[in-house]
Amino acid sequence: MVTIKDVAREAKVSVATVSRVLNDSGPVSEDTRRLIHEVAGRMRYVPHSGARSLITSRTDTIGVLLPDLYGEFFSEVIRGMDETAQRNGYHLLISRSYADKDGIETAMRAMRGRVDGVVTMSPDLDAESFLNVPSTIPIVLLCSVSRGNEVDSLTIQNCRGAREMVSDLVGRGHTRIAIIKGSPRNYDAAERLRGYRIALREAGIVPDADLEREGGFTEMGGYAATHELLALLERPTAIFAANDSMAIGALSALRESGVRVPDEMSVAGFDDIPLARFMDPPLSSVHVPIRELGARAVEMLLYGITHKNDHPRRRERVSTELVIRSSTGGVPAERPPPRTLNRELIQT
Amino acid sequence: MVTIKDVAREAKVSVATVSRVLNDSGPVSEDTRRLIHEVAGRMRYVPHSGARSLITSRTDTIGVLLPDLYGEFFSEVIRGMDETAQRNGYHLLISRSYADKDGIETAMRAMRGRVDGVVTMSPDLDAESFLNVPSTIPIVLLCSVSRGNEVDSLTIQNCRGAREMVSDLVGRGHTRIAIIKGSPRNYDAAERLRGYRIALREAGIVPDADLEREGGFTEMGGYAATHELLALLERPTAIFAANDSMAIGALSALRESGVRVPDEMSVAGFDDIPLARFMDPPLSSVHVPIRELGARAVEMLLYGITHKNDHPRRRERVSTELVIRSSTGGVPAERPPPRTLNRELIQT
DNA sequence: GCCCTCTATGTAAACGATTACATATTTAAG
DNA sequence: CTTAAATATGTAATCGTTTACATAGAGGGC
Repeated sequence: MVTIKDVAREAKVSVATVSRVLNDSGPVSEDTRRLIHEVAGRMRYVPHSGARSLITSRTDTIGVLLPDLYGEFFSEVIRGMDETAQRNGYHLLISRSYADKDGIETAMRAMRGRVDGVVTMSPDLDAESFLNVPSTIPIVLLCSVSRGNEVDSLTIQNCRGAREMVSDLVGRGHTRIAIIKGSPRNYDAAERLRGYRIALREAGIVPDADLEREGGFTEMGGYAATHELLALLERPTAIFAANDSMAIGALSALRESGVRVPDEMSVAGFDDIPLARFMDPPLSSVHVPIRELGARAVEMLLYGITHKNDHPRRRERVSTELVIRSSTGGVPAERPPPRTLNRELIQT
Repeated sequence: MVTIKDVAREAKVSVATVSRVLNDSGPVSEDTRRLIHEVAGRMRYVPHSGARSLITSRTDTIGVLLPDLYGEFFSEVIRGMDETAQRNGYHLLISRSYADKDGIETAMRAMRGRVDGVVTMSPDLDAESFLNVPSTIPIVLLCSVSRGNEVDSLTIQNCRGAREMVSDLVGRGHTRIAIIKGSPRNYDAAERLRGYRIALREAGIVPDADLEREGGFTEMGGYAATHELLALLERPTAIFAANDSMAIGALSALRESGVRVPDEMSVAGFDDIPLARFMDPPLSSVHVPIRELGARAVEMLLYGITHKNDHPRRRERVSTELVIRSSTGGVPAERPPPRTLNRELIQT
């Protein structure tokens, strides 16, 4: 491998001069500058990043810690991060970790010394105690609970978004609105559930535990939860899924059971992944600017890095937007006769 | 930051001994070993990876170069890579790049010195000349054309998979089978198209240029292409989309036009992303083990790394599997009357 | 007691960059 | 013409590891 010494020898200058040219630091005559650029290019010289980071104690790399994250959300968030990172001359070191405290701690250790800062996405509520602790290295918490003022954090307007969607359903006349929740230990899931409940309360509707089902943020989970809801004596007239994957699973289950959407059942999701508009029917959802979420997280981290982690901590929230397509509609005109029938049958 | 010297001082030994303990190299008495582990742990010592890589000339990092890749394919492939990398003590440095020659070259340069090897996914056919060149650093080409024997490569059994799917459609009686292609400059797309044509030829069906539409691998592209196909005088009875995203777009377009699937039109995709089974109707597709694809690519790369890139090059191919769900069926019983009608109308 | 072989440990030289400081050269000011 | 300031370049210390080599003590066989 060709080193800075080789370049210096070839150009008949000292290594210091080469370094100055390549980093634009200190004064160098125009002639030598050109010469060195030419030689370095010809020899395909690339500085050894390890050596550089040893002396400068910077790595030009930012770490990204992600939980087991599926589907489009994952790719979009990374895309946003990579764009911003690259634009600022940074690389992305990505690592999946278990969502729990230990997993994050291990992954964090493995990254120490390799990165200038870390964006951590650990929606697991149990990790809170560990996360909200001051760190020597800049950290941005993404979509994670953060109560203290020790760490920068960026979250989605989960609660407000959910509340708006559910209120919209209420506005269409629905009163029996079910939710397919995510894991109770998941931050986003918890916030979306909170928004759902607030909206109901605002409308004077008493929450019904039967209408709150868990779907684990997967299509399969949404599918199963929907079948449970359909088996209820008093079916809901609308289903709010805490993310689009579960909403898609719900649509699939409803179709299977011959329940028409939105005529007999409204369905809404959360995230507004690109696919949402291509569902049958096109899915109403709460739009989240996923890519910007990633981009902004990196921006915040870079700010922390350039200020040597000695800056007032920020807590930001990206806003969501209601997107009504055709999967949500009014409440079914007449109460479906089978319901009473069922009840009688069972009570017999 | 605490260095190896600090640990040595604290444990009252030399840095060499500390290094030996931490790397399990050379003989150390059991007592000192325990002592040093205890001290290092207590002081939260983490070796400086830059310094280490300077002397060992290894980085324990592998680079991943990806084109603008959307959706679930992206996340799954990365997941597979990360799993295998972590299991072998490696990190993942991920970078998106433009698919063209220049983009890859730039990204490759930026990674040099930071990684021990690179997995490059550059399906762009134009990049071939650049890619199939011997490199000092181990490289695995993923889903990219590779003609020479200079580089390891791993691809999907595109042609065979496509051929099987189209043959299956033929077996169901279809003769007018359309394809929604990807970009003509994309390797996977080209191979799938080839498989489609081979299957037709095998069945004695003459290819019809009207039935080959381009969809750019996106939902929107599939949607648009399908509308074009529906506008044809002689509609196809089946559509084979070169990936699932386009198939989903196709389903959406068909629904919009009131064409029932599979009664009036069969639709098949490629990739078998997790979502496919939740479509309406559940999508027949060619299953690709995406995660394994990523895992295997990393395995091949690690082999190259441990053998100092001095090993016989391999060209591997992961096999696909036909998954028939309910979006593909027999050919419509009677020729739909409107078709003749249309023709007469226009010929008038 | 002598010599050889092990085992345990320490010393110091790399690795490839950056940069403070020193030095040489040029330019400008008086 | 002298001298100060500015410019261009070189020298060498430094960053935190690993590791070849040196050293020292402990056993063992004779």
